[in-house]
Amino acid sequence: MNAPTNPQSNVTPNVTPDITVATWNINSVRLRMPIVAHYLKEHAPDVLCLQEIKTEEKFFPFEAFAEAGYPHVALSGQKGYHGVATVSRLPIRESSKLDWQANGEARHVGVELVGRDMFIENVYVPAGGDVPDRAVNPKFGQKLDFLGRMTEWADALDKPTLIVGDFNIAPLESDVWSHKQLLKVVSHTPLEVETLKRFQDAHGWIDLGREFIADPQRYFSWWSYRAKDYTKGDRGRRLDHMWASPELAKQAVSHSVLEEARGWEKPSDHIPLITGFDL
Amino acid sequence: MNAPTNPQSNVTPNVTPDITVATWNINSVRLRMPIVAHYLKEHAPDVLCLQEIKTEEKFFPFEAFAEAGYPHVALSGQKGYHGVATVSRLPIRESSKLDWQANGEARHVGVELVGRDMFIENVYVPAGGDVPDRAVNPKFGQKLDFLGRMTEWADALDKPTLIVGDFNIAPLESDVWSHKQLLKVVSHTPLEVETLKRFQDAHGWIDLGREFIADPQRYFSWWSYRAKDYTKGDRGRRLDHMWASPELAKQAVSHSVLEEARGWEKPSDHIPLITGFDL
DNA sequence: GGGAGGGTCG
DNA sequence: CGACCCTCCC
Repeated sequence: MNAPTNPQSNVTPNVTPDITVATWNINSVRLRMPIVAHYLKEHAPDVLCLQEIKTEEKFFPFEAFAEAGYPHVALSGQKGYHGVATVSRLPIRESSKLDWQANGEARHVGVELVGRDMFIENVYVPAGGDVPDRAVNPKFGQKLDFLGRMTEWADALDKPTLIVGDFNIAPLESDVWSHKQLLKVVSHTPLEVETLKRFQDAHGWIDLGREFIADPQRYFSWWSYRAKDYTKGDRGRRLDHMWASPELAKQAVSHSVLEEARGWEKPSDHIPLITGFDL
Repeated sequence: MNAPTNPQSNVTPNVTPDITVATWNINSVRLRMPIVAHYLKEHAPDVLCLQEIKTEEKFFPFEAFAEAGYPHVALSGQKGYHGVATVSRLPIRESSKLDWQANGEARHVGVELVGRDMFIENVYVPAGGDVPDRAVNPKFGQKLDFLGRMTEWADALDKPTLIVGDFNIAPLESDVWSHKQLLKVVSHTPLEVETLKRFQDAHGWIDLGREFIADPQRYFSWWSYRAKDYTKGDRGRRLDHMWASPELAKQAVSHSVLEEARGWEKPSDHIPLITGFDL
């Protein structure tokens, strides 16, 4: 990738990339449509990958996205939980819907950008429950197994790919507000971090966020709803990621994170990230 | 009672009564507090009787009422359903909480206006379910039995009393948008109307609403939530009532119904009624 | 349609 | 805390 114009900053460098791709765990797309429309209007990514849409496909707000200029949609939805959608201003072709848990949950959709040599994989990794021990908490085991299947998939991957979404893991110490206090908290345990590293190494994924906002700079993408004021104590974590194949990563020219979105009206607990590419 | 200045109108005649009393089925007092405060500010009844407060007593918004100038409260609440509250600018003394069904439901509270010879009974009659046949719908039987116990109570009554609230019965043909289409609909069946008439005759209650807005004039107090626009077709019913003892009724000088409240922000499906008295 | 409640999830 | 689900009630 090209060097960012200002490595200390998390705002988009003053470049106009060919293509911009954003990711946002939206925590109910129907409830959040007003702020999504606002985001699209203000930031106009070419492609937006949403997680936790929490709706069946038949209730997805296709019309609102079309009106906002995003007529192209690939989605995997289910009732009430999970669900991912990739919406685009540019033509996309759905390339895969993978069920890495083989349990029917809607946690992935892959698209190809038509006429561009780029695949975009939109994923929502399981949260993993409360206790970081698969013997007492099956959900934690499922999370690790999900990453294991993703790793097998990545190992066989041979196309220029961008994988984005809510990985539900903050791998670096600087990805959390307190490394020490979160070592035994699901999302930042050494076992999760190692498991994610194996996934990364399987394809040589480049962590674009940390290319532009280098460790050990503060970089968070999520703040819990359980604090009345999310800014109080700034107890954030970087759970959302944008990772690219090595060759594609070289074409990334900008990356930014929209922290103000956490303070919008009826916000998601996650904020949007965006990366620009010169293809 | 004194003749209304304009019997065709449902607006308050130009009099300043000694005392005004209002009734409103509020369908959750906590959710509706903003419009209740607005109503109190604009119409300033001395006493307001609320039904369907839908809260336990410990969660009743005493403070908001005190700030609005209504520090005196008598209430009977329960979790989730039913519940009545009488709030007042003037001192009141709780005189009774009657359980006419003997099932523990909070459907009545009676107060005495301190220093005035007037009792105000606030009641929420059971809705009665869907099918107007006690053999197949026990709730319909409970509604009739509730009115039966009220009739026994009224028969023994010997104080100047105003009974107000949601009776869940529209007795007259002009109390519903279509007499014919509602004859078999719970709230307007002949059996309910007869049962309510027996209650009325037991004490000689005067239907103050119909003294001021005489039959067959249109007079509704409720419109279902199940129409997107309640004004479309005007499918209303008069389910809420203010009935006075014969001698007290002679002191009623005004009565009006606030239809605009059905169109307020997050409205109740019922609207408030108000009666003025010269004691 | 729209209150309430309770349960589950994160 | 705030999404979702469901049932109950009007």
